[in-house]
Amino acid sequence: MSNSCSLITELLDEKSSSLGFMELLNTQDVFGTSVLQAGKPSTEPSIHPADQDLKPRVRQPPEVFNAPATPNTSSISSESNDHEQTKEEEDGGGGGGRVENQKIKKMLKPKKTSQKREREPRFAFMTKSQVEHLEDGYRWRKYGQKAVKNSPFPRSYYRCTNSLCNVKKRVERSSNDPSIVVTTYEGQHTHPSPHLHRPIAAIGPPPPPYSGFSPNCAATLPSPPQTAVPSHNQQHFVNYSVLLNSCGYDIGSTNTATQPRRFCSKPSPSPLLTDRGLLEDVVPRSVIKEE
DNA sequence: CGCGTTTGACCAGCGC
DNA sequence: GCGCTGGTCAAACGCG
Repeated sequence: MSNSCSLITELLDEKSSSLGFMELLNTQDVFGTSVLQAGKPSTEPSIHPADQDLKPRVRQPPEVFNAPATPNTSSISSESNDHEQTKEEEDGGGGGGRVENQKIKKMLKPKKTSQKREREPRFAFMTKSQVEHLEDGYRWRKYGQKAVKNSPFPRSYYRCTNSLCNVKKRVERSSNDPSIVVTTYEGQHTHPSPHLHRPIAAIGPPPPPYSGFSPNCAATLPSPPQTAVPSHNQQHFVNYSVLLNSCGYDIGSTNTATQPRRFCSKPSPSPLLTDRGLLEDVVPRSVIKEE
């Protein structure tokens, strides 16, 4: 329904701006969505209120936010470039007695407080959706929730369920516009999307590269650029999300990966979805037939 | 039983 | 130094 999502992301490090992502932006331009320029000062007034939660913590310059294009398809993104040196290093073998273990470790091995906690590149998306946790093809496990200052809505913290993947994401609603969900991804997946192991990936022609991104897909990409994950896979899923989205279904929930999915009972009359081929491209035919 | 969520506590960084 | 806030941990709990 109100799921007009959009993505805008930017790469703060202009030099490292990956083509794919920039192309994404360009693609958006194609369908009327203004492309936000990277590097805009975060003081941009048009930034959605939700950014307030993102902005304040601008500890490092790299964090920049874009102004939303439209109220409906606004999105932002941010990124901090440096690679994080998380506490992962305390591999030691975290067995039981974690609390004590941690304390002991901290005492014995004080954190490198000297160096600021560096983070993975972050990408924020503002999505107009009724569901907070947008399906993006990966499985997430919620590991925390915090009340957000100046916002009645809590912020949820998710982590990729893949133990080898350190991608995280935060999900929160805009305090001013509850219909807008701000999703911030941090890090990059080091594995393919679980969904893509399903037959779905084998259906339809191979998806085009980023450059050939389907217009009606580019507007919704609740996932940051992938490095290890084949981009076409991501796109594939994006299509999927868009379709569901356009069909008027929630495009995801916390457990969408494990919960039964719903599909359009009938091919949506939506102009964006008249292309049945595209639908088949991302939705298993068997599923479609079922309906 | 395995997996995911909830929730309170804890910690680190930042601003005053 | 202190308080605030964001971020994370992990035990408890719920669900299929």
